[in-house]
Amino acid sequence: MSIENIISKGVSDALKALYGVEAAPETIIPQTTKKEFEGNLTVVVFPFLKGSRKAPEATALEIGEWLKENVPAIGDFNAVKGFLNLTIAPGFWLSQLQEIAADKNFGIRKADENSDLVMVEYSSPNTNKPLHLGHVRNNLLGYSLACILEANGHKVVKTNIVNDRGIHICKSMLAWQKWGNGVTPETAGKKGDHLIGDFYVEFDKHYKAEIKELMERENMTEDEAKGASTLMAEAREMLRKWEAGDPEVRQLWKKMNEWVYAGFDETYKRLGVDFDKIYYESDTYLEGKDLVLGGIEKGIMYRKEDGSVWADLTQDGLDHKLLLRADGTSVYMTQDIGTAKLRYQDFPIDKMIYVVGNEQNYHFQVLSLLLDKLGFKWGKDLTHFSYGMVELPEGKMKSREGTVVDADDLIDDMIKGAAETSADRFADMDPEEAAEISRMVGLGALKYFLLKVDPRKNMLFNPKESIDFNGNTGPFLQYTYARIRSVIRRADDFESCNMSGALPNQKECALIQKIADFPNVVKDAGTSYSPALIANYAYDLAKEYNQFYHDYSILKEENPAVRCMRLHLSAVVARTLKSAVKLLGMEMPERM
RNA sequence: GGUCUGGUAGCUCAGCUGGAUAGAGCAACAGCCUUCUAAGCUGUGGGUCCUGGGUUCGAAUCCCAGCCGGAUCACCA
Repeated sequence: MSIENIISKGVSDALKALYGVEAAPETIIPQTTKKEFEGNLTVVVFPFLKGSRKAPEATALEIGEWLKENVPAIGDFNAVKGFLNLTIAPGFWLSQLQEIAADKNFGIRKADENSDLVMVEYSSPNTNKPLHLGHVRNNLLGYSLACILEANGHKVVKTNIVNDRGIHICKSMLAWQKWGNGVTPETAGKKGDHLIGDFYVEFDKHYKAEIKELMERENMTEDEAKGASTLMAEAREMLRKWEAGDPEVRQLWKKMNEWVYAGFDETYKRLGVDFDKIYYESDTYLEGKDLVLGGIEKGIMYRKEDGSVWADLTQDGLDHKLLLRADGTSVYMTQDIGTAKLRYQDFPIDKMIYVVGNEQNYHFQVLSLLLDKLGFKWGKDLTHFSYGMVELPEGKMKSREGTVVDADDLIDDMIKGAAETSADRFADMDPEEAAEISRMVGLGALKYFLLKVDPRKNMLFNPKESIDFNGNTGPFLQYTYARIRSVIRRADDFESCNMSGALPNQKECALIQKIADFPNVVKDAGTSYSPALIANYAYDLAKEYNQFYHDYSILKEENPAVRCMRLHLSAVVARTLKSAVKLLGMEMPERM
């Protein structure tokens, strides 16, 4: 039983014994004592005053006295106003430490047959440009979320829906045809996704020039010019051909998409994210139609005179939503409905989570409603894991204005930065190992940076200041880990030593308390879908350990039991940090 | 305009299921390596928790109103 539960139950019993008051243990939630006060856990007694009919402090003292008499884990107590501060007996903490040390999967639950199946969709790139920092946030959040859910005992399927068709793809294709001169990733010496991205930009450049010319020469308004653009007309024609299955267009499309996928795969691999199943919109975009048409019969959708199909959501406080155009073609929403259908055929999904930016909040509100109406059991409470944008000091990233932070460049920079800051220590190290450590540290800094902030909030990235390696950062956690591992390596009696009889001091008790809290944090992160909780916990733990490390000697401690206890305490901190950080997709180097 | 969302130190962020004197990091300044890795540790300065009301023994946290920012309300995805 956790110490919180012991206290909750104890206080509940105390209230009954002292005042004849019934209070369910679940309603009594002890909190960690503020560091200005003595104690480990604090119970606020204000809610009990009605039952005790005594002043706050007197009530606290009475309950404290009762607990000390009747609950062995309680070592001591003090009362400040209405706050009952409980000091847990060091012996209890020692046994906690021993338990945790023996539990290889501490804090991590495993799925079984009865676990529900959660599908997490994330990444969802377009195939017309390379991944940028915004995608990186998405990828890391999605991957981390999947890890956290797994650690909470869910079965998880990670999925990716690739947006591989549409006018934006045709723009890149057209530009490549016109101005590419047959260039390939090989001949250009460039990653395929970057090459395609260049042509997307190229299209936009020519298109803008055309619009400008039309406006000046023909004296058109901007809208008129856009309508008259031959480039855009060609792109649309290409899309039409694509939809008609034109072999030439399809072949070009296939070839260019292959280039992009090869590029994406490389980036995914470097980021350390993966998927169990990848869906392509080119396969799914026709799927939603049947369901939508079926919805007309069920009275969920209706058809306008021009033939377009709509859903009336005014009852639900929303608007009318288009689902099929007058010419019968699908829109984004229709595709998402189709994808949902396919997924449900492929997997017995209990719960669906979409990791998509908060700019699409409305879309998912509508999608949830529609799926529910169409009879998907997880439609109503699908989760849109809505995360905020990554902004630059100048504001939003805009691919058209070239202000995007490219994912590959950023990863390169981070690794290079890590290598530079560690150059001295790596002097007499095997270059391969040094490179591997730089990779872990550089990526660790990046991942932690993006995951430590509340996912829902917009966040700022300043390229000029880049990402720090000191302070509240990923490398700080990795460093703490590496330092502990180094100590353990030097202790040849680590496995055989005996810690019984050692009584942890105040600092050590606080550390054990912090470690013991890890399972709660994993649980909270799972229910609130927040990798940030894990990140912040890991930071607090590392911070607290570093203070301990600074103040006390481990290997030179003369009392063998205490020395052993400190070794294992350190080892457990290291392991817990590693487990925590693994849920963020970070790796821990054994030395750095 | 409707809906959603945010506003905490110079900057970046925690804290928000109500609890004690609101915390970290960065930046600035001052210290600590013949001692287990100084990517560390310690200290100093820095706050009308956007504003005003309300609920409460108690509000950064909950409610209402307002101010400011962002997103969205597409026959784009």
